[in-house]
Amino acid sequence: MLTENFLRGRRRRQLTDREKQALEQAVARVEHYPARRTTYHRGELVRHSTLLLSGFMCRYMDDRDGHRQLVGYHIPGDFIDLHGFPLQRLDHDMATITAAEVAIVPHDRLTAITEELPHLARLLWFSTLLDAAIHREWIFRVGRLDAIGRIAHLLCETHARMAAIGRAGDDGGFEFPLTQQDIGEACGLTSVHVNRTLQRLRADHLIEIGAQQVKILDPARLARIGEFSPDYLYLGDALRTP
Amino acid sequence: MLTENFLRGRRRRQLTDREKQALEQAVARVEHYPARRTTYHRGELVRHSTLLLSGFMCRYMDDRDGHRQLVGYHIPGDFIDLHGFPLQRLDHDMATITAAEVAIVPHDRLTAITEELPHLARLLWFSTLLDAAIHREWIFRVGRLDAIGRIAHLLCETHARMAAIGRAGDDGGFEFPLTQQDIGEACGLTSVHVNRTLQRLRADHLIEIGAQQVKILDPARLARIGEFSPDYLYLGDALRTP
DNA sequence: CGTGGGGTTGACTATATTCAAAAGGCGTGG
DNA sequence: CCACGCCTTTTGAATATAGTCAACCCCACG
Repeated sequence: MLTENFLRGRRRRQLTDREKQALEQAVARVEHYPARRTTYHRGELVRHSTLLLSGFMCRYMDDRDGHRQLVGYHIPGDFIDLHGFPLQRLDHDMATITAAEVAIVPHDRLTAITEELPHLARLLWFSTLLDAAIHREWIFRVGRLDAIGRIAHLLCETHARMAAIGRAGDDGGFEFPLTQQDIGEACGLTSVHVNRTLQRLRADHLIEIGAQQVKILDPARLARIGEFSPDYLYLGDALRTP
Repeated sequence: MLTENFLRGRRRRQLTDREKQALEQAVARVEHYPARRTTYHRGELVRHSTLLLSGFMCRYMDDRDGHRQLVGYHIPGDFIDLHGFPLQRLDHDMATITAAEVAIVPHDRLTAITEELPHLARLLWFSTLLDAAIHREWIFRVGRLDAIGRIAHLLCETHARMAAIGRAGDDGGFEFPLTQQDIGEACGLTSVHVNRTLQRLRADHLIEIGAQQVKILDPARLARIGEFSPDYLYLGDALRTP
């Protein structure tokens, strides 16, 4: 089932069998991308959207000097560039972090869905607004938190999203393939400062990090440092405790 | 015409007469809010959305100490909390900056639109994704730019959006009711630092600011400082030069 | 076994914050 | 009409946080 992780774990957002089937049939093909490959360049005309099946991807914008700012981070189940369906062109680039597998959904099939299955259309709309809610939280993160708070927040968010798709262990561990450079690009920090801040988080026994893995040792304290509350992820009740 | 500014100035986003009429009829009533009033608190159930007719509003999130981060700034024509339609609850607060007039659109009428007028529904969807694109740009702004760049970017964006609804003069002047405290809350800076940074912008003959008004004296140079390119606003061709 | 990317460290610098106080502006009520 | 109070803007000095630059280590991989 290609779409098994789409909106998985979200509150009251179940798809009917008919809708699952329609979405499944809207998939034209599956593509594989290698790690660290830019898959979309800003401004290109978009004719299809991609549902991330496996692997990790991000969206980013480069500044004049080529310094990168991540504006989104995606895990399996995310309908990554569904924004391109109403927008036609995107304002940012997209790239893989790890090797990734994506389902390609042509826009004409999405148009058909908006005409024939309005409830499913509203769910697709919902999923794009979930991204918007995450964007707002990222603005808050880089605008109001200091380095340790920003990184704590990113880790809490990622853990909550991974848990929603059943990819976080009971021990607080989950796959996390971002380099310190990537973390810096997501949080508006240099990799040097990320390094020093991670050392503080480790020294305080809040996290273990390394080898593409993170383990959150003290979720409550980490959430407090990152001022993290998972409301904005619109998770199911079982998943909402921080 | 209550909806005259909705999607005004956007590229290829014209509403048909039938759609305009449907939107107009979806308005249940018009409400007036005083300045500096919080009109929505995070987490509340939303049963209607509001189209801003006149005045200026913002969305914000407070941190633990009550320090505020603006995550959005709204001018007339913005369908402010349309996000609440698919989301049902919002993750942030909304407030007026100035006195404001809003059109109230109940959600059941929006549901009807998604069922009867799929093209209009896609335009509504589009308008929420425009917000998302602006969110991404704000992440970039606070994540990658320094103080002078952030403020320059905010002013360029506001000018472009005001121009799209015919509210910017040929001389680069437009209404701008944010205090220096507000600017700081939008840019992740303290009001003290905003003050000093505005003085630099003034001293460099880039802007005039004061009395609820801004005039951009050197648009090209200001855009360069703020690394501003208006692509993400999806404006009509006439409005896209920086 | 060499190469390169990611991680780590140190010294120095730049940018923005904090705290405190004063000056300016505007509306309200006496 | 003026005084008052409050909010906004401005200024200064001291401090904190994060960036810069440069070097080195380590391990995985070819």
